[in-house]
Amino acid sequence: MKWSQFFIQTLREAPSDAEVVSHQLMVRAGFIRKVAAGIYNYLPLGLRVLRKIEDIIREEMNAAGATEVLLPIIMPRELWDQSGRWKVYGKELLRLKDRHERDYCVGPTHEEAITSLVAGELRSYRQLPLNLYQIQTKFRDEIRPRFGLMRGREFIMKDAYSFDVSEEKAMETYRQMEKAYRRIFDRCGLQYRSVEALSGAIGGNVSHEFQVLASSGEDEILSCDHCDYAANADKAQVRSEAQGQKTSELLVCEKVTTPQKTSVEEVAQFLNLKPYHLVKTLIYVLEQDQSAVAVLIRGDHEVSEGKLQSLLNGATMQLADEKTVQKVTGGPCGYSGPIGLKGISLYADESVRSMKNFVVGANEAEVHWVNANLDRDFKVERFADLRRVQKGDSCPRCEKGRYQSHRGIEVGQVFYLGTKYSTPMGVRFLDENGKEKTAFMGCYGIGVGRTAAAAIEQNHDEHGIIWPLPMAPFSVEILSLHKGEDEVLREAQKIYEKLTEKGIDVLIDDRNESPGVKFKDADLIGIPWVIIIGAKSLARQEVEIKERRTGQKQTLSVKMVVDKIVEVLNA
RNA sequence: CGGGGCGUAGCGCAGCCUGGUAGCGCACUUGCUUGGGGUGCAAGGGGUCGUGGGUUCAAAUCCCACCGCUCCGACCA
Repeated sequence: MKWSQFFIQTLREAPSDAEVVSHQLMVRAGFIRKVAAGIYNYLPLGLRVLRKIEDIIREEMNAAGATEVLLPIIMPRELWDQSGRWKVYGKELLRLKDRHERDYCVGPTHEEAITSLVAGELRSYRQLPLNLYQIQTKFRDEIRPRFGLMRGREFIMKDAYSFDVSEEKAMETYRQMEKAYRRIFDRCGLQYRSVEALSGAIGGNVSHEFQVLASSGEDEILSCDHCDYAANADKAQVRSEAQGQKTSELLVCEKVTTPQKTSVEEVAQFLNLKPYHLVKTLIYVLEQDQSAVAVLIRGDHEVSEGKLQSLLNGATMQLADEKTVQKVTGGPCGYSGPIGLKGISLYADESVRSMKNFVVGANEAEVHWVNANLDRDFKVERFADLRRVQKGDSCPRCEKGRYQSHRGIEVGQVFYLGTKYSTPMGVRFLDENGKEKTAFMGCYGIGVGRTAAAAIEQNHDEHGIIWPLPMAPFSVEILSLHKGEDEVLREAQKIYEKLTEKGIDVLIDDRNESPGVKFKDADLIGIPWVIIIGAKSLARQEVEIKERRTGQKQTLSVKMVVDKIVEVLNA
């Protein structure tokens, strides 16, 4: 490709709204341009990167036995009513009406569409296993889109959906997909970790995320420093350590005045106790029907909203505001407690189960109960692991390990779904005994644009992007340092043609620009290998090749350069 | 949703406080110049000053409303 024909617009300065390097560099180097918050144009260079990533994904998905389809962007409400997610999904689901006032949504994910398609066609176990995928534009109306392609509203995603005859077979497929994902990200040349994860609004109970390690990552991932357990901080399991019981005897529960003491710290200090003698009561409001739930957790712990979401079957929720707290508990913020709470579900973290004689709010201003006890004073509807683990906490899987914290960019996630969608949407078939069965599903996503962004976060320097070869828009850039129509340009074009004939993606900078401009732009757009052709060296029948990543240059004879490039690209 | 900031040429910004009809750098056009790390010089083109309303002889500038963008926060009771 000739630069002069390719529509590459580079910028000296990054737009002021670009915060993270991948965003700044993608804009500066002319890969993307913003259209609206979280919505971008992909320019030719950007598109080529997306296509490279997509090609790798296609090859590995096909190799793993999946088949490509293309599902609609816009879907009718009925589809989402069948799965129940029209109500559950929340504001991220962009809803719209057609001219007949019928409800539609823009697909944030396609379980409904695929399940409905397969439900209509599946008759026999002979048609299984089935694994269908697509690479499609999705839309999620994020609260706060930012970081360019890393958290856009419109984005390109590869999503795959598998159907199997049994849970065992489905788990086999799941593991196979997990392997395919490893191959994909290995091939992309990224440093990543596969970590255990929650399934959020998608549902299901087994899930792994593929996290590209980068300090700018939005997710916290915790890994054991001793064994190979690693998980998203939202999901990371807890090793229970009972503490805080001075005595097992149940003491008399009584009210105490705690003037102006609303935080755990303040109350603990005031009562001369440790934070772990307290139990916090958090009121959450479900987005779907605005109903409230109360969550109990030990004073020194924090709630994992991800774990809570799993407990609530994927429903999205938010911490209640002051007004709601007042309405639900009868008392102001800071004094909520489980005793006497009526009309709402009461959940508690496992660590509360073993606590005795603890402190809780009394649902009235400036009053707490001391020596509160489970069952005697109030009843918990359900105990669950609801605590957010922190760096330094003990690993639940091995004896010695402690959690280390890293930042990660989630580029892919695999889910085992079971029959969550196949049951309500009627994905059934007859087994070899003629008995009707429901298919077991899995689903598997990869953010294509986000993978590109993550690659830049991990591979750049002060001059620009350093693309890993497999996803680079071009493998080689030829810098022709010519003046006008001279011998340098002609020689550069010859080399360009030879490389192109060999099927190599080559970009030739044939502009009438000064050398400095070309060097700067080459570093910015980050093509892995650069061939530099100038008048002086050409007079000696020599050219230079330079590796973007290391900056190392070597001088070669004009005759050898094509072979050398082929060699380094295959290395 | 709450709070802050911003909205002036394609991009980055100044001008606003103290009203008098818009400027700088980059980019772009033309000419010359230069030619291995964003060459230099000169001459140009380009702006409903986010939108609407108000105050005023006069508004980018002051006031009000709205819209958009952006950052932070989103409550641990």
